[in-house]
Amino acid sequence: MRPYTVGRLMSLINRISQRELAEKLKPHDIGSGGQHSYLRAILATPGMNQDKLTNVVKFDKATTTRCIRQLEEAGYVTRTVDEQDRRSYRLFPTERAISFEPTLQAILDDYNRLLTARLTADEIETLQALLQKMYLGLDTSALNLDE
Amino acid sequence: MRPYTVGRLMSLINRISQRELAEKLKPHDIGSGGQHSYLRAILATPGMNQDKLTNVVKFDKATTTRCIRQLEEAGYVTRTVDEQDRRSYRLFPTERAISFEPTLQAILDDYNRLLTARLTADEIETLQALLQKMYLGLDTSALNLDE
DNA sequence: GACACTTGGTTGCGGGCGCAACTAAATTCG
DNA sequence: CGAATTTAGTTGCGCCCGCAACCAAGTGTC
Repeated sequence: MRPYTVGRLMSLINRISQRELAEKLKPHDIGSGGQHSYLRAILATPGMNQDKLTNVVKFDKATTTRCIRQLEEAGYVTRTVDEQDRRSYRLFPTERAISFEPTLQAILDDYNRLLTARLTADEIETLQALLQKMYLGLDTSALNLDE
Repeated sequence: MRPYTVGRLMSLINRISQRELAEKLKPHDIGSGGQHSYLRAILATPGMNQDKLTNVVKFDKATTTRCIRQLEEAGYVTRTVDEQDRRSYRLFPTERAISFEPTLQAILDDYNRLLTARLTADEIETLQALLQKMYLGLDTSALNLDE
């Protein structure tokens, strides 16, 4: 029973668990990838433009365009041209998004609980701290963790 | 500076780091996804069929078909019909694969080292143990960890 | 031995995502 | 001011991957 490397484990866990999360989000018309990250970010700080948002969620700006479009089509987000800078769009949650927020939070909490079901509270804390450290080592632009 | 959840961290770390691994593998004609997992598995236990392999690497069997085809085209793997069961193919590493193995191992080691660059040896061990626990909690069919 | 059932593998389809090239609005600088 | 540069966002392209439907070879069961 040879243990996997850290990289392999992360990849495995991620791939398998993300699918379960996707299934829980699908009934709410939210796609399987980072879409929920975008929605949460917009709920947390309404009025951002896509560029800011891209930095927050750490995807590509092309991905942002597509995810936002889907969230818009699903009725979660509205885009209004920023009159101060007519290139950019300010993003706001709709009524649907606002009333959906608790459910979304519950789903994500559930997901994290499922993920760490076998760990004690202490272990989760340790794990989180270690992952955070890893993450900081990886992304040199990760100095603002205020999503 | 609000800390991320475990799920979010894993997703972030994975996405960002996998891209770096992909870049290191690309010069060797190995695709960005799980292709290297397949190659390693075939090197470790030559002669498996695709079904077994699928279970080992934990992808979908369709993905297996495609990854193996690419590895075959890149000259790393040969497929021979199993005369005992003419539906299945037995997979073997080529000369190229065998002579590439140390390099592959070095790349993967590098990758893991980069990933955990900020952690002490003890911390890595802890992390690995915790991830392993998570993984076992997730995948009920993960009883044979003998990739 | 013919029929249903299972099993190994392939293909079609669709979603997710990053990179690079592009458009249009803003900014800089002579 | 007008030309060059930067910046917000979009689109085209290609890779990765899972699901479901499919095909062909093997395994029953009668």
